[in-house]
Amino acid sequence: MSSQIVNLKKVQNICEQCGIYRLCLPMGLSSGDLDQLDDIIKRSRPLKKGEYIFREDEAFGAIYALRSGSIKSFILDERGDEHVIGFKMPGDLVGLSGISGSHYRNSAVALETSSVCEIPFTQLEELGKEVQGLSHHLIEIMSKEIQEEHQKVAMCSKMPADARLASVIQTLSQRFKERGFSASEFHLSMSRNDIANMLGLAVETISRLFTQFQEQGILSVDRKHIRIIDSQKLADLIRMD
Amino acid sequence: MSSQIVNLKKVQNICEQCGIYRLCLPMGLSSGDLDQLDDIIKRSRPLKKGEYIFREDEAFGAIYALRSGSIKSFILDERGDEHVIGFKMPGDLVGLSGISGSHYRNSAVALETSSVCEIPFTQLEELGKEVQGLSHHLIEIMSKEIQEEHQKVAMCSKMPADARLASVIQTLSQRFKERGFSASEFHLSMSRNDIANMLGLAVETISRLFTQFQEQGILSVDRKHIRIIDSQKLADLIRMD
DNA sequence: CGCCCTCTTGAATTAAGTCAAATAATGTGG
DNA sequence: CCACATTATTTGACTTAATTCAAGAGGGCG
Repeated sequence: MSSQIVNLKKVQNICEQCGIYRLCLPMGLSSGDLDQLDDIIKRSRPLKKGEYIFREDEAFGAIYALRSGSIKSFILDERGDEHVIGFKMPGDLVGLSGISGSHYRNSAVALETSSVCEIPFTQLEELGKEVQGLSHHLIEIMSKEIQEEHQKVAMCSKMPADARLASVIQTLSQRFKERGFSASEFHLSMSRNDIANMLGLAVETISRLFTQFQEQGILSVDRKHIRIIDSQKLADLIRMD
Repeated sequence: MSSQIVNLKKVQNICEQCGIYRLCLPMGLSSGDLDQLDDIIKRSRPLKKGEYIFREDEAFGAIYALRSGSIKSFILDERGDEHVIGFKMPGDLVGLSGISGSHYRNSAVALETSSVCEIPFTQLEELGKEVQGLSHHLIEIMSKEIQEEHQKVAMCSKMPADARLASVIQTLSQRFKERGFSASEFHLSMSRNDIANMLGLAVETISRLFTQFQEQGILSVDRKHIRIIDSQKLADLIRMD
C-alpha cells in the first residue's frame, strides 16, 4: 500500500515530524541530510518527572535534544547543594558542557513527563564531516548558549529581586511564544524553590514577589499557572531601578 | 644562508613560537596543520590600554586569541551601564558569542598593553573541513566556556561577598599558574570597580574585603599586587558558610 | 482521608548598599 | 619635571533590601 510507504518515509524523518525541529539541531538541514541525522538519533521512552537524563560526573557520551516536556539543569557544590543553571524547553540541547572533559558537568532532570532525543556525540561529529552545515550549526547553538549565559551572569548579579523574577517570567514567555504557545499564559513546570535557587534568592522572596506582582496588576498567579496581565510593567521592572 | 631558511620557517609557525599556544586554538594540531592555521591568522600591532578589540553590535567577522596582556569582556544594558562578564588571559579566545547572529554580543577592551591574533571566522570554518580536529577543538573550547559560565552563574548568585571575591582570586591564581606564572603572587590588571561589577557587589565592599583578607592573613595586598599568604583559608572561604 | 511537601505570610535580623568624605594614584599640559 | 585636575581606592556612618526564623495554609498523592 502506498500509505505504508509514506509512513515508512515519515518514520525515517522523525525530525521533520517534530514540531520544534526548527529550533533544534536539524535546523537548516536539507531533507536528505535530515535522514542521516535521524539515523544516529535515538529516541527513548518518555521520562517521568524526577528522572535524570544524565548526572554530573557521569561519562559523557551524547548530547540530548528535548522533544517535549521540560528539564532542569543544575550543578552540585562541595556540600552537595544544588545550584540551578536553567530550565530547558523543547528544541533545546542539554549536555553541551560535557563535551570538554569526558564527563557531564551538570545534571539534567525532567520536571514533568518529557521525551528526549539522544544524539551520540562521536557519531554527530563524524556526520559533521559529511553533512554541510551541521558542525557550523552546532557551533552556532553553542555560541548562543554562551551569549545567554553571559546575559544571565550580568542579570543575576546586579538586578534587584523583582527585576530578576520579572526577567525570568519574560524570558519564559518569549520561549513559549517561539514554540508556538501563548506568550501571555503558561504553566511553570519548576517549583518556586527552583526559581529562587537559580536567581540566588530565598523561596520566601519569590513567593512575596509573586503576590506583589499580582497586587500590582502585572501578573495573575494561580499556583503554577501564570498569566501576564501587563507586559509593559513587567518590562519596565527589568529596565528600571 | 640556512639561518634565513630557518627564520622563514619560524615566521610561518608563529603559533609554535607562542608561549601559550597549548592553551589556545592550535592545541593538538600537527606542525603541518599549524602552518595552515598560521596562514589565516592575522597578528595586529599591540593594543594600548583602553583600546577595543571589538564592540557590542559591531558586525562579527573574527574571533580573537589573546596573545599577551589582558582583556575585559562586558555587555551594556539598556541604560548604557556596563556589566563585566569576565577577564581574559593569554591563550583565551574572545568573541565566541558573536558567532550566533552576525554581530558581537559583547565588547572586549584591553586592560593593559595587549596583543591579539585575529582569526577570521569564515576562513576558520573552511579550514575546519580540511584540518582534522580543528572544529572539534573549537567545539571543546566553547563547551568549556559554557561550563565556566555555568560555574559563574552558580557562584555569583548564591555566595556571600567574601566567598565571591575569594573565588575570583583563586581562579586568577589558577589561570596564572596554567600560564607558567606564579600562582601565589600576581598583578591585577583590572580595577576594583571591574571586579565589583563582575561580582554584582559595590566597589566599597571589594575594598573592605581586601582590607579584611589582609587583616586575616589570607592575602597581602599592595595596590594591584596580590600575594596569597594562606591559600587554605582562601579555599575555606569559598566552601564555607 | 490524611500526611507531606510546597507555598505563603509575618516579624526580626543582617549582609551589603548608599552616601559622604578623605587619601592615594594617575595622567596632562605647560 | 612639576602643579593641577581627574580618577581610583579606602574608610566610616547610616540605610535598606533581602534573608532567616517561625508558623500557618493549601494541594496533591498514596
